[in-house]
Amino acid sequence: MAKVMVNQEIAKIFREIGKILEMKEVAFKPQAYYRAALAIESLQEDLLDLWTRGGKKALKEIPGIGQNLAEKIEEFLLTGKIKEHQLLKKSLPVDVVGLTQIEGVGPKLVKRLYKELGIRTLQDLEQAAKKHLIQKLEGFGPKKEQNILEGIEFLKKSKGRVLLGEILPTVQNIKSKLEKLKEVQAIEVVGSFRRKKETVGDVDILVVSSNPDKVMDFFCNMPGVVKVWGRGPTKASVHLKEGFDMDLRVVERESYGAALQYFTGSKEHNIAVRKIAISKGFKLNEYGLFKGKERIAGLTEQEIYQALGMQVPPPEIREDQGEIELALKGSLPKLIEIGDIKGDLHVHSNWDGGEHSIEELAQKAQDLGYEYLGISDHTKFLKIEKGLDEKQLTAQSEEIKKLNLKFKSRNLKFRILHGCEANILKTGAVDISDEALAKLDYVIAGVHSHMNLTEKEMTDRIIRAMKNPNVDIISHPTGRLLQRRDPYQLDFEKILKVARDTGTILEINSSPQRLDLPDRFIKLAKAMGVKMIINTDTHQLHHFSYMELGVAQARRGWAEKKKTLLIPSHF
DNA sequence: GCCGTTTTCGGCCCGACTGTTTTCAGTCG
Repeated sequence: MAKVMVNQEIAKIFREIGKILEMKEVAFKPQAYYRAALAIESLQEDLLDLWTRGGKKALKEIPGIGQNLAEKIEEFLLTGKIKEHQLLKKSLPVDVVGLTQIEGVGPKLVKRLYKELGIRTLQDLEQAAKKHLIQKLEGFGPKKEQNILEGIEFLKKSKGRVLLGEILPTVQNIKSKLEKLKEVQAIEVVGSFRRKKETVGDVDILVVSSNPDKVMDFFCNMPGVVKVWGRGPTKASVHLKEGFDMDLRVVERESYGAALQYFTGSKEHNIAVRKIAISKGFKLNEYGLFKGKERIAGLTEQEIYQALGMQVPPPEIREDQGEIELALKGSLPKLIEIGDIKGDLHVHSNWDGGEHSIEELAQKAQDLGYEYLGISDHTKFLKIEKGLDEKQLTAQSEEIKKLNLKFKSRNLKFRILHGCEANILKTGAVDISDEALAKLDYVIAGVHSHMNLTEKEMTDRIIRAMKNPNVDIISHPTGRLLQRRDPYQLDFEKILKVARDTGTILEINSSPQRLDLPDRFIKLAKAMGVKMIINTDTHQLHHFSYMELGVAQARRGWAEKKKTLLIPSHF
């Protein structure tokens, strides 16, 4: 992980340079810097490695990096800084990245605030706004000042993004309410929500309506709306009590597909698609695909991509990370779907202090149409979770046997598998005897302690666990907790190589706070032929529904049912 | 600053909304 940090640092600097250049009203360069920052962030390889291997020439192979930026990267790798960046910062010593996080504040505004009021930081701005200094500036007014204050509050409270899993129920609820209005002919949630990113900035809803005004009224007055940011004839924007923003857009029927395509994004995907449109003599916007003034597609997404000679990429992979080229060739992968899932192997019962009996969990699994359920309670090291020892595992095994006999006598095509989630101790040993593990149907092992080891220690620790012949699956492999904890320091490529060689399966943990593996690691694992499995880590019955998030996560990592994922069935 | 089956120069995605104006710049997605 430490390795990738260099890439993030350089990306951050490029982004800041872009912002400062925007403040200076330099044309086009900012976009070039932003594009380079994005490319560097999504790079699989460490820039230092790349440069060591191939020098500036290799750096220039990265799309968006030319002579000039390659030199700047080289300068950073050699000296730890970029001179031009420091000069720019000196000329405008302002926290432009922080300030522009506020809704409605961009680089131009930051520049004026600095020149006229000496504002450099978020704190400066908050104080100035509270003293009503902002509204006295020419071209500003009380509303702008109020919006800035509210924007700062929101920023403090939410840190910008919310977890997909946390807002999912609210969004689905609002969607179904809107759907029921007779004025609504079509509706879809778009943006990063439709692409199923693990965190979402704000939620965009798209609607076709016979009476936009009525729908806007309903939307802006829904219970749960605490602030209306703005409302026009085709767009309204509100802040919800759950702590995130929601935008509603109304479009004409004949533009619905174009709007779907446009507002689903990502921005990078759209830019690439629009360039294809231009190269074929079309113009693409949110209203349709046009040849001159004639609209030749727009009713459906399918129609638009088809007119461009492309397959429709699933929303989850619209990131301009290779899907464009494959869609043009007609060879997009067939991604895993929720219907492919036959069971769940990471589920905790009341044996380790969870909420539900094995029988209750089995019933729920059958209701979901699963063919199997794996019980994987914690083992003894995790005393706080009432981890099971060898003796308790044997007793649990008896109970599971009884239940399975019952299912068999009823001719059910369903079976409980007996596993556990053992702890990988600091040394890499697991906390329960090999004899006990060998008796189980399968074994998950995971790190639940000593998370701050060095990269080498942590990598060696997990590798040792993977080499244990009883260990089948590694749970939540990077250990990240979204918005709370960074991944462990890990040499992940090394982990992947050992996983491939030992046949160890890596878990895609569906828990909303984890979604671990991250998408780019899923893609990497797929490329290396490492097996993965999607589990929910269920502790309560409703957690089973997290499978939807796990599948979405897998799809964003391009996982296919065949080749990449382990989907056991018919035991 | 990048990039090239129109180009090594001259383009670079494009439209809506807000706040303040009274025709528009800035911001956003």
